[in-house]
Amino acid sequence: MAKAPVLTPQAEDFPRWYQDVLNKAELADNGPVRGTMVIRPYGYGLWERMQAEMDLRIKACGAENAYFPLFIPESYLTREAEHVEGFSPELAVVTHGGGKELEEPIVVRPTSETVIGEFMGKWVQSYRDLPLLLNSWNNVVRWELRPRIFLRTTEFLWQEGHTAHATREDAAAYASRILHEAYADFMTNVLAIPLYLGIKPSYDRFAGAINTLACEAMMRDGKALQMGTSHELGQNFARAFDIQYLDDQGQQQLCWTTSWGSSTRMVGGLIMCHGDDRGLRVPPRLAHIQSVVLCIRDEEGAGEAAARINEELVAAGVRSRLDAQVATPFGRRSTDWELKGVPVRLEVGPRDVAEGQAVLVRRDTGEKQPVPLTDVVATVQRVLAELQDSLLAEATAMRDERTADATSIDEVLEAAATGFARVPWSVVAGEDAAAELGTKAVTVRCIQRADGTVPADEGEDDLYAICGRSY
RNA sequence: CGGGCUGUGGCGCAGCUUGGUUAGCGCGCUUGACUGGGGGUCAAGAGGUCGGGAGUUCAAAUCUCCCCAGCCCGACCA
Repeated sequence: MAKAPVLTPQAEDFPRWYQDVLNKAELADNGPVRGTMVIRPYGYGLWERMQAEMDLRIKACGAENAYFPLFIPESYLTREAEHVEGFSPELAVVTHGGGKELEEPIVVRPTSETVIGEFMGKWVQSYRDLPLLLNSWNNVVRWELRPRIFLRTTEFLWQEGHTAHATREDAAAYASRILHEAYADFMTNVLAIPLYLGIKPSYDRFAGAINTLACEAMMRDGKALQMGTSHELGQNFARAFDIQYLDDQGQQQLCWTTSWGSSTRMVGGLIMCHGDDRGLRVPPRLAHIQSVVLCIRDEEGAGEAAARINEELVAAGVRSRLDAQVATPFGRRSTDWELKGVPVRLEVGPRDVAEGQAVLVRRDTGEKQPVPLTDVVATVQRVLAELQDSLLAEATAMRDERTADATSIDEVLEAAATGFARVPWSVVAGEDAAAELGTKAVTVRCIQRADGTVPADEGEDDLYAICGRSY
């Protein structure tokens, strides 16, 4: 019985391969409107876990969840000049409501700085109200020219955080705290995706920001994906929305605000970073199904043994599921679970029951090992922990191997053809250099210090730019 | 908006260059039997305005013209 090749994640086929994983692993379909997306239950399970883990970290940073409207008066957007300019080409605008043309068009939020700014202005009166730390899980619409499922959909699901602070230093520290303690921690330790952290070049900031911090990850084809951003908005939005406070000297002061976001794009990043030619590989800490107990045939006590093993795993806190669909051939079921990336599979058949064991299969390596029935729970827990670490180690090794040091624009272009280039910032600073890199679709992904930490601004000495092609 | 490409059963494709009986293949689907430790096997079936329109011809999936839709690359971007 020959095994058919399932997927081939080679560079030139990468978009196709990505789409195949999405389809075959039952993650998402394209929506009815171009650029929209339907997330299937399995894909949503992954997203829910991402949301839960991210939400924990955001709350640990002190922010609280709130809810704001989908509709924004067009006039709000126009209050911050750079913000409108940046977003107006991609707005969806509602011109009619209740069967009548509206006096003022309403935009569907592309992001919520403006509405939230409006309410922060009402809520903040005194220095005692600061910092005001808000987060919102919602969906936003940006009419992008080239949508791509999970990575850049017209409508997308994300969290956006918005905070107001008394001083520039507080705001900057908080934007950085979110980048490190929420985003980088989650992406590195849960998604097992290693990151380059840094600031964006000034010409590539969020519309209306005075500084943009970013997490950049490398996908298996060597291209970059921006996994999350955190912005210092200075006093731009505070001025536009009158977010002021009375300080302890009785003086009116303008607040300093931040905003930060991460989206369902992370699901795309997960696929493109950890996927292999058998489908998705989900890191155990993320997986909503960490192990599946696959009953091969319901004979000679195998069905009962499989159910019992599953119960033991669940009781021990493992997110485990029983697959007793014995009417479906074994090969089909094992392949399906592999496509979906379930980290550990336990095969239980009559032969195993006779020998008092189960066969444990690791998704990352495909390695199979017999495990005594008495030892299943402990072994699964150990393997899950190992697998989490080895996915991160593998992704980190790939990224490092494909990140080359460069000293000139030519060297950057050469390195970026297959991965990233790390080059002194002075070599690629400025828009002229950016234009030259752009001829080969290469961009500065982020700017960091020599030791990889995040600089305060691009004027510091001894900075390096991470350059690459991106999604 | 530029540059390329593709439209053929539910899905993926071949056939088109060089027009020729009844348009094929894989997957999926239906029924039955056998199976079952890696997308099983065998048998029997269902399923098609060949994107649309016009033209050339004895004859068009195939050639010509027009239209429509979608995809990819670039510009925009979480």
